[in-house]
Amino acid sequence: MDMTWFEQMEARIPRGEVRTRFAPSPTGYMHIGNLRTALYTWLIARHNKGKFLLRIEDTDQGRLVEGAVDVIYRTLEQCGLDHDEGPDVGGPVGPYVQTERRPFYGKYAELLIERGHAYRCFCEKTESEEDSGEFDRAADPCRALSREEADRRAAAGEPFVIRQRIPGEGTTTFHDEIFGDITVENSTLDDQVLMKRDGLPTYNFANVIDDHLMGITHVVRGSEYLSSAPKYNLLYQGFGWDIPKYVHCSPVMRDAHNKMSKRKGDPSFEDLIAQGYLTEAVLNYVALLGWSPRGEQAEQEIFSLDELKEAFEMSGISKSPAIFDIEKLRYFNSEYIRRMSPEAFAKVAEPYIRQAVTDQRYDAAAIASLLQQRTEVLTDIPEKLDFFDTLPEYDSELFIHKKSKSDLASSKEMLEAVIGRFEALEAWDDEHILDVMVRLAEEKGVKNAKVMWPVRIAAAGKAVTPGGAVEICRILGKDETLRRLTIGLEKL
RNA sequence: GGCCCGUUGGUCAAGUGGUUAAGACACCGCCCUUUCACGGCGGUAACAUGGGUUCGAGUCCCGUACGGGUCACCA
Repeated sequence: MDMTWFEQMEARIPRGEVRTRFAPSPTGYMHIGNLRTALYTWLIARHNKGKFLLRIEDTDQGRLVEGAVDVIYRTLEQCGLDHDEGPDVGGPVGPYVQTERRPFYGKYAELLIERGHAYRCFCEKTESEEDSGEFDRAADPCRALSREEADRRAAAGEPFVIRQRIPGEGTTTFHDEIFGDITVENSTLDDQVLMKRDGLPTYNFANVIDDHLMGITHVVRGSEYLSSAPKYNLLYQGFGWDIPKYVHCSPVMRDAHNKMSKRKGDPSFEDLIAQGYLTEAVLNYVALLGWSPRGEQAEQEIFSLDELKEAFEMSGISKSPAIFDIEKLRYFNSEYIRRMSPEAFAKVAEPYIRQAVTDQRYDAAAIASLLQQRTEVLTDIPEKLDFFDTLPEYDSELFIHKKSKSDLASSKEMLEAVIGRFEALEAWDDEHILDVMVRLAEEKGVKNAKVMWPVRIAAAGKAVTPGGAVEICRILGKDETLRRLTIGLEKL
């Protein structure tokens, strides 16, 4: 029972399994880039039958957003990215909220000082070394201070930060799963601050401590951290800890020069959902933005989350940035819509249908079945259906259509005939409605289109409709159809 | 500016020394058709650039250009 505190911390760490973590800052929404990182991180864990943890990085107290953590929970759940450990579900290496881990960091910083890999620096905040272009590490007098001297000044209450002591010479090499081995001169690395004057750790330090103490085996993050990776390595080495595998992902771009950015009006995940995209489609598209399957599946594009879990290899992650293409997302979305069961589609489409079709006589499920093959994004639905509630004003010009060989005279003739036969019709279903028109065409010796074109125009009052004359008449019902055909006839 | 990284059609991308350089989106054309779609068929379009190495280079090496990242007591 005389384990040191450090030994106890080590003893909690699970070994022998892949462990990854998603560590977002609660900003109140989910960036597409973040979502992709979360997805890749989750996939690495699941592909390797490992654990996926959620850690909240909330050290930026100034920017606390109400309910922001809930957005993270909700989004992950909605996407099916379940976590094994986290603030809400607990786990062996908690706490999982960074502000609650505050006491840990100072102890490890002290440990690092003892080992000679860090030192106290009493200098005032460095203001403008960017002018010099190159900082001069040797110029920092605190780096050369003796331990005794530094301890004495600290004890005397002099404020200080703790800096990492980077070796003056030599090189540091680290390995990244995507980029391979990268070597840098130690002389190009700065003695970065580990503990701030206020006693809080910097992000870079907290990450190393937390990732180690949580047993993270694969550190997945954006490529903006690539250049600080050597310093991370030196830190791990300074502690004598195993170095995790690094997986640096290139950013998701809005164009060739800029990252996706909420500020510049690019959509977040929840924006896309609000714009009528399906969660699964977004996830599928985002997975392929910067990753591609190898071998057998090199040509597969549609992946369920389970299939991704199976197919996901880190080696397929791309080194270069990828531009987010909303057109291709639309394609994925339409593909997912078409693959849904009619019932499932009717369910997601109904709210959008009812935005345009408030008349309850018209069956939403019937309308949905017309829509399913021609909808790319759910928000496109209402405008396609505007003619149901009220017949639009339209010009008789609409009856003229070359391909159907329709003109004003023929339309008049067809409508007159159809109205009479529809009135006599007992059953009002596709079969009978179609039969009337096909037979009429036969009798007149004309193509079906010549009959159907004016019927559809009169029924809908617009040239482009979801579904043809038969379906539209059926859904409108006999009375309404006859009323509209009569109005059409009066225009001729 | 120093350091690091990247560069295959408009976009996502396959490709790991020998291919007619895949596939998808978008675009164009044709077919199908009761409009629009769906679907089918076909088409336009790419290895940033200059040098090497090699019998042979998109693939390996060096330079150049262009782009990105980083150089905070922010994350």
